[in-house]
Amino acid sequence: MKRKITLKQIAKELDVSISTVSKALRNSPEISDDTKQKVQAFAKLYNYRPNNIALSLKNRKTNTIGIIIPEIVHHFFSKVIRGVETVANNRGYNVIIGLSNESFSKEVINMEMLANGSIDGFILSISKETQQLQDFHHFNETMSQGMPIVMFDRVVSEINCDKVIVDDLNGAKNAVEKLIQNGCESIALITTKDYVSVGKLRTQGYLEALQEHKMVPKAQLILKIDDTFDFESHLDMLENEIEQLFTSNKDIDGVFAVNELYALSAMKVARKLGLDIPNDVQVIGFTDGVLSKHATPGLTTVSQHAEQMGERAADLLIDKLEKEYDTEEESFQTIVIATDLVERESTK
Amino acid sequence: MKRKITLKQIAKELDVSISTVSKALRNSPEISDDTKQKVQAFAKLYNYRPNNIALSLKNRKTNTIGIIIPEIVHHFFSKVIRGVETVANNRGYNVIIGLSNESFSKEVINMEMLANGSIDGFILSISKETQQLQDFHHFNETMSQGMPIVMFDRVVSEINCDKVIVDDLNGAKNAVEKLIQNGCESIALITTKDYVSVGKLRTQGYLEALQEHKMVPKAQLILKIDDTFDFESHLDMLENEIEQLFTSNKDIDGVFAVNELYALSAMKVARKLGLDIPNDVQVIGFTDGVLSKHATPGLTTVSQHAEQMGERAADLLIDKLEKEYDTEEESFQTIVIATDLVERESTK
DNA sequence: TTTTAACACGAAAACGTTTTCGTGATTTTC
DNA sequence: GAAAATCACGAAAACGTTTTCGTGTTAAAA
Repeated sequence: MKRKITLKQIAKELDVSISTVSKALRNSPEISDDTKQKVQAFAKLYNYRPNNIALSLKNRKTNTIGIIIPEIVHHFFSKVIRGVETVANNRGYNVIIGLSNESFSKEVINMEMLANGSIDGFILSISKETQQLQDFHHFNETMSQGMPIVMFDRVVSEINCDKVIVDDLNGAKNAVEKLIQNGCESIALITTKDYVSVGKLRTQGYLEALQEHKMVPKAQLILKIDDTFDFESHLDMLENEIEQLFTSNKDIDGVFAVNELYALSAMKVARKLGLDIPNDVQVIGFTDGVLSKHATPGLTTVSQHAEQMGERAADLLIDKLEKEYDTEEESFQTIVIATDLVERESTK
Repeated sequence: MKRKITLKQIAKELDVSISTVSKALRNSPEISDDTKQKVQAFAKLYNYRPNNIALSLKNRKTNTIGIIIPEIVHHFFSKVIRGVETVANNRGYNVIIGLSNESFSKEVINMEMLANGSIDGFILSISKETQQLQDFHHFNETMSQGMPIVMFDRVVSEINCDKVIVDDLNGAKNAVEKLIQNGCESIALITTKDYVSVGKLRTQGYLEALQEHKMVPKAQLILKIDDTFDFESHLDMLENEIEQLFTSNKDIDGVFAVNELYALSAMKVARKLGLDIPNDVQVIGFTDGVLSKHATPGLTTVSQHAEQMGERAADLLIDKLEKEYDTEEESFQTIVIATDLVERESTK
């Protein structure tokens, strides 16, 4: 169990100074060819690699970016990570992850841990609890220490930083318009409580689509789910709520749901009530995840291009990290990723 | 944009030495109460936190563990990461991820990058390509440098290290026995080519179950899929193969598939051929992912307890990292995680 | 009053790099 | 043959910590 070899050891072994070894390995013209060859051969033999930590300390740059997300067992977030990872690795960066588990305090603690030198910048999506509490001091503190932040998907207007967001409003609007064009006249919306920014925007898209087609939104067609519950383990509660929606509104012929799970549950409930999809009810969801694709019937859904979001976020962050100090005035941009409607069998 | 404050700056500001500041903050008895209070108050005011990189360099310990997995957009691996993350954070470690994308060279490069000081040890699952190539030198090299490795799920017997594996054989066996008990007499197997270690073991479990019940395995009932294709984007090819299996074996009344996707595809094809699930054909899959739960009918499946695997792996690694040097002789253990059969509507 | 002990603090090394600057030896130039 | 230039290398600082070992000052013991 030999330790990794260091410059010092090579220097000692070859009876030269540490500086000489370092320079020889970096092919400095200061060093004679003789010495270079000797050193390089030795280094290769012992498989020398510079110690990253020492480099980070010296350069005050870790070449690592930190991702903070609310949850990793989630198709959307995994895809974003993958996008970040691709770009980061191509540009010579590592990725370190922290999970907030939708908790404010875990988000804060995780950020504090990573901010103490471990990383050069953050890519993050805000936890639900943070969105509720509206406490954003940790973001401001991090940024005031010169550590850039890029937010994605769940962003917050109070913080001035680079952002990558989905065009939730238009994504939802297009989906609902599709239902209208397909002949739906009584379109239900299954969404979340308003503090979830994306839920709010998608709700707004639903309303705008109706208005533009002179349709009057009815309150009893809008179901706002309290998603602080973990519905993965309480599916029945979710389904009960949806069943109530259907039974008290027999005329529903279209459903727009703000995520996959709600959409799938709606399909399940509809089938249970003897309704055929898509002939009696057409359904569109949000997020083109694995559930939509493999559902039966396949779920028509709004694709967010999660991987692309990760890529853009990573590029944004690394650009900022590597930008020279020439322009001192900070400028932040918000990238809006357009959505696509992926049509499957749950619509006509 | 002020930089993070350092000991040196505090020392200068308070006109004491760096050593004094350091000791004061760690409550050393060497320092007078007066000075301690002064220093601690100042540090708190400026929100001082020790620089992790400097600590890592000094202690030759990063308190970070590296995970290398083939793919992150995958329910099983995400769950493992979550398990690792939970334990790691509780025990004061960070988690850094690398994706091999099922590629040998990316696995090697990723490991080399992280091994140069960034992390204290690895938790990994081997890429398919590595399994095919049977080239494991990078694992040996890493370990010979004193960096411990814990492998999970896709392990390899040639390497001596801690391992956490699923009891694939018995998981599969139990599943097939369930089908037999439920009255199935012609049970098909949908599996992968043999170089995927877990596929091989699950196939073996299938065979053993049949043998123990005096049933003769028939070659034409076993479908070995070449999973170097990305079936997420070529679902139709997969479904064609399965359809052939059904049409040339009209008597199939049970299907055991070694993953969720194969199982779902089998259900889809069966339904298309007019077969009722579970009355005409019963289906069991492997991996209790999101697909099984939300499929219609719900898929009976073998649960691997991915999160628990991650937790055990993390504990194993950190135990090794923190073990005193007392017992010099290395000892490695293999933890076998038992599976559960989660019964849903795809079986009687 | 002298010796010893306790106290409170600082200097310096170490972790592994890179880089600036200096310097002795050789070579070139006039 | 003296001055200048080139060459090849080493010493040391710096990044931010922690920790060991001194050391000067004061208080207690003789």
